Amino acid sequence: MARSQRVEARKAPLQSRSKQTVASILAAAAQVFADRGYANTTTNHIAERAGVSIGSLYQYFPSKDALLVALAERHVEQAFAAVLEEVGEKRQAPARELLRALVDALLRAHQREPRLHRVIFEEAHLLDDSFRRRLEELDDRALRLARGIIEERCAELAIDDPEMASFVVVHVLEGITHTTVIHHPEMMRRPAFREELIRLLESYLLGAPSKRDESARRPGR
Amino acid sequence: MARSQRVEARKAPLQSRSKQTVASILAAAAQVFADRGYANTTTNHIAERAGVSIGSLYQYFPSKDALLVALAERHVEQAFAAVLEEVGEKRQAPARELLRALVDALLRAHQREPRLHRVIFEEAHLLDDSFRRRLEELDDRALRLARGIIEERCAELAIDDPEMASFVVVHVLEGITHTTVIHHPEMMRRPAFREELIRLLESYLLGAPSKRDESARRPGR
DNA sequence: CTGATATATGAGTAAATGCTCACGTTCGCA
DNA sequence: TGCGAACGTGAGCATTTACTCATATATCAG
Repeated sequence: MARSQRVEARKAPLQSRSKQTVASILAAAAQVFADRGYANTTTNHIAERAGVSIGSLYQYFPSKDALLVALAERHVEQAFAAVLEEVGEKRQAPARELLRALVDALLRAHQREPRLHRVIFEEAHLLDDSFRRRLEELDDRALRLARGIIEERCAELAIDDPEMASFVVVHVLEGITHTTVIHHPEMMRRPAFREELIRLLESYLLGAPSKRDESARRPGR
Repeated sequence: MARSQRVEARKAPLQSRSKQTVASILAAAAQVFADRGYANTTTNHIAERAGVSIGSLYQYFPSKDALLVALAERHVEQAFAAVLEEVGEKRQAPARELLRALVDALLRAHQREPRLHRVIFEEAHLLDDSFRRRLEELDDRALRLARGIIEERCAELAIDDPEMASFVVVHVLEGITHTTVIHHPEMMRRPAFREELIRLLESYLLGAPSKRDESARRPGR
């Protein structure tokens, strides 16, 4: 009925022994969740795989939810940071290059732990509010970042509503990436897929199609 | 641990009395699932809302899953049929018109029962295999339909890989529609959103941007 | 009217599993 | 060497809830 409320760690590991325990538990949780899905995973199972007792597990993670939240937080934080860094580096680069870096970083981030990623987002709706709010916050930051970039470059873009355009760009990328990771993981590895996403956004944002080998015809701006 | 296996109706309603009972149960289930989410809904709750006893519910639906599957089947069947019909009607129309009809139909289909839609797709991964296979089958049909249309018109399109293009079109639409229904439902009602999706696909497929009022400048190809 | 069948009831049960807690062990430190 | 705190243990409890079944009532055919 009610979702479990406790999500913060109950106790912080101080000695190196317990740090190792916590690390084992997290690693085991990542494996078991990815292997069996959230519903089919029991906390006893995770403890067993980690080689610790169920009691130790509950000393550091007050609930089953907390385990997935901890993994999820780490996962999305890493992914977002990776994308931010790539985009930051190319912030001043030509639009095509920036776009390419963005798509690249996104696809790479989603390829790191695809099975865990799947579980996290399949169960995201039943994780605690604070995590859901964190996701929304990241979404907002992504939207503002996209909007900022689009506004900076509105002269060279075929866009007249930056708010709408950033919504479309962010959620098209997010949406197709999730769907593809979860339902067509083999597609993630195909370079042609990456190229096609870039082409999609290029033609939308720049207004000019970049049919193969035409990219030299009208370089930059 | 194990997912419940029984999903087919246990008994078919014969008399009109029981048909009414089944209808009440389905209506109540749709309401309660939409209101409280899957996990927070109990079968007793549904029976109560339907005004029937829990025993009656289990006479026609062998499990809680079966209820959501029944609703989900009806929902996706209706939505897919609606889109198919619209697209079928415009199959010979100009590409722009066809595209517009497609996006329109999709958005309309997703606006019918957005809260139920959300629950269905949040829980889809834990519904029984036969339903998941049904979803995959619909996905396949959508892909083949898109590919067929793209191949028919490849002369007027800026596409050289119809398989990849149909993948991108289908899953971009699916992805952003789901994300938007679930996380930004207010956006679904904004006409500008629909227009922007059409613009996105137009520039991708037709290669020519249709900035406002420029559509007459460079008609066709 | 009368048996047969379909339908309705809801208190109770069974099973699953997240989690506790009383007790044992190891570590840091003086 | 000893003490207190951190850490580890796992049998079993408490709770939740999907689901059953013995019993009662309604419908219908003949």
